[in-house]
Amino acid sequence: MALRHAVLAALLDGELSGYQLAKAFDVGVANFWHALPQQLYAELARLEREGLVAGRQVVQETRPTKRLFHVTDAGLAELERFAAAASKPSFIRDDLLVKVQAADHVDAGPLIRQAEERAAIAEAKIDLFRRILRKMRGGLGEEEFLRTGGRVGPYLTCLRGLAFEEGNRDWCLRTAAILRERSAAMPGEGTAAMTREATAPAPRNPEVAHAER
Amino acid sequence: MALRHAVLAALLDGELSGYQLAKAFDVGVANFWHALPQQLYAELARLEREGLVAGRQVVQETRPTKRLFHVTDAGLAELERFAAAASKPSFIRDDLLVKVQAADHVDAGPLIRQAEERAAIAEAKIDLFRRILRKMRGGLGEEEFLRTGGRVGPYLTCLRGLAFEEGNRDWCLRTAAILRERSAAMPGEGTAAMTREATAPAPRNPEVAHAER
DNA sequence: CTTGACTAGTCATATTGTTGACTATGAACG
DNA sequence: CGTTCATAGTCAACAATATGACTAGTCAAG
Repeated sequence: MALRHAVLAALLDGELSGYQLAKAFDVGVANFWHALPQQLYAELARLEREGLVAGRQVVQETRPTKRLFHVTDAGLAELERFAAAASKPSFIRDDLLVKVQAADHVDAGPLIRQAEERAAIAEAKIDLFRRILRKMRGGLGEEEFLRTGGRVGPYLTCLRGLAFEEGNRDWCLRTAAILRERSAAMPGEGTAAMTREATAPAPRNPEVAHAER
Repeated sequence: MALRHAVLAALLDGELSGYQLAKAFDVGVANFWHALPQQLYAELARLEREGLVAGRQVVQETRPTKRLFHVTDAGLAELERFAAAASKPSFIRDDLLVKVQAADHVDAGPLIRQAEERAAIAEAKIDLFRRILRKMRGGLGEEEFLRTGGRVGPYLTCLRGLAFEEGNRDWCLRTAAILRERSAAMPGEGTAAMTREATAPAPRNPEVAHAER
């Protein structure tokens, strides 16, 4: 149940419409949570029913009418409660890692391409995050901003996003380089066998074993 | 639908029982995916029905009978297909980040405690990953192992896990230090106001606005 | 003068993931 | 002699996320 809190946290600095929220949560700029528009609209509706956010209609001349939401006192109290409760550990969950885990048994070509693609995406996010950070801290140096600036929360989460994407980029490039080097060194690899075993699933005596470990 | 592929990838180096799988996917050792036992048993059952894995009963004298699963040729083909398909981007999704995003509006005490706790957990995982990596590469140096060793897939994913946890630890410590310093500098902070605005939600003219941005 | 992109939002359904309880057996702790 | 721990697994219910389709208006380019 952290999406609701992520929404509350995102609404803390300034009112946003569902649509604006959706963009913030969708484009990788979501450095602390991710969600699709549908989820956000639904969550905003729930939050409003429970009185944790309130919306006000804004009629626009040129564009469709929108509703800007802000956090109520009850919403702030709920966030406070959430912040004091225990956090569940965070996990990595990544398609590409699953594929690389299987790298010794599948064709390396697509993996190399995907890793490099991913590195480029990470690079773009790194640039974006750096720009955002520069903007947030204004003229100040980072240390100074973190000591004396207002609203450091978003800055800190953006720093985490930056570090994450740097880690991503570095790992992707390293992985691509290694897989490339290896598939050049042993061209018959991939789904096929190396010098030793590979297709034989195991010593496989068909029934009954004991002495596990 | 990546859980099934994560299971297949995990079963590639050696047969495992559902129970063993569950432990591998549960304890942070799951550096490429995470899942609870129930999901894994269910997924194994599905995979077996579809012929992507096959199990064999192993009767043990001292412990309950178990079933060891291995990937079939069809399973390998499915993995191959998966590896060649596009990966969806990976997102950060972390309770603690949500809380830090709200750091300027909630009590910093619990955040500091949680960040330090998290740093300690990350440190433990770092140790674990380093041990696992050392074991995997045997006597070889890292570069040599990655060039010439067998099964580098698990090594690479473990490297990602290591880097992730290092990033986690560093960020948590930095965040804790900064929040600590700030709450020492301005003791009245948290849910309350700083010198400037904070409780006032916005300039808030009650109805109708135009010229957005 | 139509196609496509952007703003703004909704609905229904499917897939995934989480929680909690429950069955068994043997081993070790004290 | 009873409790707890570890292995090995299952079931049902629920919460959270994701997918896909759809409305409706504005603007700009081709």
